[in-house]
Amino acid sequence: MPSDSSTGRPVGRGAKVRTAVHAATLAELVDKGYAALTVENIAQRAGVHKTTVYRRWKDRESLLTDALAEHMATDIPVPDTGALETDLRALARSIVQAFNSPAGQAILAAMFTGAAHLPEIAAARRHVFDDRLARAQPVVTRAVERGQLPEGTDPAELLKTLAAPIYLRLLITAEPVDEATADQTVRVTLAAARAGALRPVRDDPPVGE
Amino acid sequence: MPSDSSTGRPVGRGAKVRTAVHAATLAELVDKGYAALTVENIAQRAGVHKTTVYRRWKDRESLLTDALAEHMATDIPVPDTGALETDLRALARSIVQAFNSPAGQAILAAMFTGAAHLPEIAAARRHVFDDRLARAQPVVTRAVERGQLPEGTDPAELLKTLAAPIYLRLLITAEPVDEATADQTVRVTLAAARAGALRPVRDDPPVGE
Amino acid sequence: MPSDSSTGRPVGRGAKVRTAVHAATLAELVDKGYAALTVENIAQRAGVHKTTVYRRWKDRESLLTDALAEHMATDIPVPDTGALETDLRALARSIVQAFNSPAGQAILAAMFTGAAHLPEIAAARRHVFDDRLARAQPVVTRAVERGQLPEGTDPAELLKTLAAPIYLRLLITAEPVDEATADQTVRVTLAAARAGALRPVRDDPPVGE
Amino acid sequence: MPSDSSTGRPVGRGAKVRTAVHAATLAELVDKGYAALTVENIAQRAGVHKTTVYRRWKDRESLLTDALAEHMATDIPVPDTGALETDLRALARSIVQAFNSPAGQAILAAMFTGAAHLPEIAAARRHVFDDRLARAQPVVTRAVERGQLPEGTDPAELLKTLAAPIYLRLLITAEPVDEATADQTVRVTLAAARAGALRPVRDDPPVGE
DNA sequence: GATTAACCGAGACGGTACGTCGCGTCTTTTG
DNA sequence: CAAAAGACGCGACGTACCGTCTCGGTTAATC
Repeated sequence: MPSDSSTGRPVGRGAKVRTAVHAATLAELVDKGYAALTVENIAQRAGVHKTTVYRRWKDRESLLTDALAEHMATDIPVPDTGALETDLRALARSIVQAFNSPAGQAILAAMFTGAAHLPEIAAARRHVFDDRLARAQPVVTRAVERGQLPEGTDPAELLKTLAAPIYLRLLITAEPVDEATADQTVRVTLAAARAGALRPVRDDPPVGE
Repeated sequence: MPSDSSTGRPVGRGAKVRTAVHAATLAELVDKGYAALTVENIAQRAGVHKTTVYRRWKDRESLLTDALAEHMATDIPVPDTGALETDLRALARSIVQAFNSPAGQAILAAMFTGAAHLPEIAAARRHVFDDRLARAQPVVTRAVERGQLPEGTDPAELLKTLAAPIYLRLLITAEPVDEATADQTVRVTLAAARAGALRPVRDDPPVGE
Repeated sequence: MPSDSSTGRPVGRGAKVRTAVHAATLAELVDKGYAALTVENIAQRAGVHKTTVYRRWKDRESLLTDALAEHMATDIPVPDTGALETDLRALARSIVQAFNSPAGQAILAAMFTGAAHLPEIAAARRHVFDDRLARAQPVVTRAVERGQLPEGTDPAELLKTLAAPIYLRLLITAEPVDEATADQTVRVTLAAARAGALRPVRDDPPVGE
Repeated sequence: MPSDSSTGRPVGRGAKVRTAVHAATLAELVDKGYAALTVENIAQRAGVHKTTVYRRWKDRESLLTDALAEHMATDIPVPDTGALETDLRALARSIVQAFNSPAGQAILAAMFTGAAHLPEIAAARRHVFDDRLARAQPVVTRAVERGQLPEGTDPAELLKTLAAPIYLRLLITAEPVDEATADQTVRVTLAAARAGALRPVRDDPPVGE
């Protein structure tokens, strides 16, 4: 007796189709890249007819957005090791790992380059990023409470400082990123934070002091 | 005696077409965005026939790549104020300014999102970035020589640390960037550099030396 | 249960399109001539989109071939009046009539001049001619049986002799052809046949035997 | 139409170009066929630039027409053996021979099918045919004078009757034509002529009586 | 257990843009 | 001055993929 866990009503095969098409979408994305993404190909790969896809998704873009959103919805646990440095290392490495698999590469390419021009993709991108940012903030606030960071350190600012160099390499310089990259950005971030450079900007706090 | 360095022969009109089409390409990009970029529209805007465009550029992509490359080839002077902090501020602000005009926005979108999947665009992106990086390195090396930064500070690493948060905001969080953003990233970078966090990573260099 | 003999499945609309495009093709041919035959125009005239035409026919040429073949497939009844002369007259006149309407002129031009360089058109041309030839042969064989023609008269040869002067005028001298022309070629053919000139060529059959 | 062998003035290389292009045109016609006839190809084959061709000929069509006309201008001698039958045989065979070489085939195709839709080609075709017809008429008139043919036999009619079956085979049935074909059409024509079937049509001269 | 409504497979279609080919014109440079 | 060289406007070609639209035929929940 097929049934959908959420609505419970007359679903049945609907969920199966949805899953299959999502999977096929990501698979095609990984295999052939964003540019060669075709509704017809996706449908065929999912063992489904093109019209069926259009019955459920308005657009190729909607489909892609949906598939990526579903994929990104996996929870990444926020570390809590007690020590700021190891927490940050864990965070930085989780970013690196997320994009180091072939699939991760393809998704990166799709979300940040290929389909980036789509408003929904942009929104999803921002949303995912903001969400992770919000969930990781305790790592910083705990450290402040522990006295490991200066009072007033801005958690969001710190976490962006942490993540920024990794994304720079992923999206622009196309250098390989690995754990050493992650560790290096931790060093920088920690140094800056400890020096109080990540407190909200006040009017000209003299730096060399 | 007009002469074209590439083809060598009968220029004059050829160069004019090239310029007009480049301008039209960027104009269309700014007006309508990457997704709505059409060879026919570009040609029409340039007062030129479609086939003429195809005579000079293999592809819509080639054309775009070429136009963007040409556009990015403008030399941005490397500051040399004598003080590291003001130099870095100038550098950071130049990035911010480059992408804060409507045109800059469009070009950013094209280079980093819309057309990012094209190998040539990716290459151009890397090339432009690397080039600026290389030309800005003296800012850092001079500072090291002046004793304003620790011996062994890695110029490229420092400059990436400087640029990364700006690009993060431009490409991912879509926060507005302004001069305050630029100044903030300077603060962070300086703090990290002064703390020695931007020297090449060695295996745990013993402190007492 | 509508069904198409060729594709077999979901016809109805398909057949309508096919008919409309065929008609439009011939109409354009008649109106503007072979040289000005455009797929886009044909499609528009048929109330159909260009791509739809290309979905069913590989080529402009395939379309034309097909349309002409369909058009020529109309059965022309073979006369059987009992008298050879009237039979031949009917045959000759049917050729004349077939090409004396404006439409006939256009089709003639297309089949024998404009599109004649296409192998399929050539084949169709031959096929149509051969077919008519074959179906008309009884006219001759009956006459032989009746004793109205010498034993051994070659039907194909006779019919070609009948048709040839008409086609010569249609295709080369561009003289007008009318019923008088038809009647004249009948006279010639009959005279030759009765004189035994349309028996297979043997090596000099001695007369007195 | 800058200069002509008739005006004789500042010709020089002009004539050479004209010849070379004519030759190249026919060569291309023979090699690749009418459909693949390109001004650029012809020019290249003639060792001449495209614009030079257009300087001398208005059109691709003009060029082709001109080249064919020049080619067809070769005088074919009208036979005069004293006997009608041998004269006709010679005439018929000369037609067969003219189109039995590969070059003849190509020219046939161009004049009668490929380019037949061009008014000038059509005119040239008619002209050439009429010209030959006119020049061959003495063969018939002499025979009438000699009493070898009935008084009043129409020379043009007779000669068309002679030629028609050959052209039918060349242009429609695509049967091979050879000397036997020529001889056969002579037999038919002679038989008809001797039976008086090639006198101008009067009102119903009873045939078989 | 039959009915019926939702969904799916199949495939043609209108439509937009692509990139290509050949024509005939024009301008500039060379001999 | 004519020819070489080559870009250009132009019109049509044939292709790819988009998203839409019937049609039948299943399938599964409801009466």
